[in-house]
Amino acid sequence: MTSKRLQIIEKADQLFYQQGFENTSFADIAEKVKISRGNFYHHFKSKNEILSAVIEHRILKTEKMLEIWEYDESEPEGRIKKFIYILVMNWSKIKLYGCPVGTLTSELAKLRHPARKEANQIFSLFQTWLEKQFIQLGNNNKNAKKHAMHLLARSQGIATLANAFRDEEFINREVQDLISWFQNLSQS
Amino acid sequence: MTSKRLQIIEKADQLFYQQGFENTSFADIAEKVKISRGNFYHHFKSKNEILSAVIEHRILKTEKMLEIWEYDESEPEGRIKKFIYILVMNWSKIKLYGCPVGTLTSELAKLRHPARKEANQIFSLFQTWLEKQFIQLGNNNKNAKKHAMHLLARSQGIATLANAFRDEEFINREVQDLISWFQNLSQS
DNA sequence: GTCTATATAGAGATAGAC
DNA sequence: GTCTATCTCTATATAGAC
Repeated sequence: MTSKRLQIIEKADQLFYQQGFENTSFADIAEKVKISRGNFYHHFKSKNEILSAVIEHRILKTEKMLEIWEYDESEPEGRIKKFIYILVMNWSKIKLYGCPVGTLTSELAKLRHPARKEANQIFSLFQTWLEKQFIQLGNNNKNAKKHAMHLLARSQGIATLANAFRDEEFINREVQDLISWFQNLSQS
Repeated sequence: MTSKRLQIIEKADQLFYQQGFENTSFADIAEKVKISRGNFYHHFKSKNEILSAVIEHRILKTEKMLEIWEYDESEPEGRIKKFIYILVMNWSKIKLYGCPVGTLTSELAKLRHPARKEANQIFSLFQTWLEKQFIQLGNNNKNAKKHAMHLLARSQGIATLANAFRDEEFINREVQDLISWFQNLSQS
């Protein structure tokens, strides 16, 4: 992978998140990467190919991040809390653009875009990883999946409302509430 | 308001929900309403005017629906449960297109669209209405708002994940969980 | 590998006949 | 009030020179 190709992917990734996939044109990306529109097609055959590359790139970034979380936190408690706190860590971006995973999958679902299944894989990555942590906490497979899905859903909802209302107090309160939920789970 | 104008609004409303605002063209709407593209501009000056009309229409529909809920259910308990159960009632649409409120506000936020504030009003309608119900249940203003926002966020998250995973068992389980949360609230 | 020039399609929007 | 014809702009995509 040449450096130019990676630059295109990273700028496209950012723009798809900030402006939406459909709303982002080659001209937008070209301007950021400082190449001409025509030169694009040397690297990618179509806009959909860029989207696929962006999704693949997000999958790889997510896998790496989850690995680092496992490395940084030796216990599943700390790992799950790290997940919960991304809402607070990424507050400034979330209030402007929502959750990168949720908003992309929603957009691609409406477009009935062929890449929507790839995009859903990012959700599945988080789900599987959280599930694993809940299993390590002593839950059986079924409950672990249930808790993972619940936590994902709560995070998505918080991100959507944080984006609409831009209320920082709300996000902090909901994150605390999630932490309480999680600690009550562990005790029972 | 002529019948044609209302027809345009209702078909546009439906298409914006199913395909997204930006992804829906005049040609798409014209085909559904069975008028020519040119004839549009007799009724609306621009696409943004259609969007504004659609949002206004959604606001009116929502207000009516909330009034009916208040009429049908004499107690706030039943009204809040009615809100929770829309997830189940609208399951077949939600799995395909997500929540009409959340997905529109997310899209308009990314587009930095001038109408995004109007769209957020639909969220506010639900929030204010839920808040009122929680106050009637004996909560103070602050807690009522907190519970209303929490409930909205939970619903949004459930809709987003239902759309991505299309898992009916998940949505039923989460709705039951919301009902339990609500009943525990009332008891305390 | 990068560029300019261009093809092609579709969008929103306008003009004017009926 | 509805139509056809058309304008203009912008998007994706291609061709071919350097």
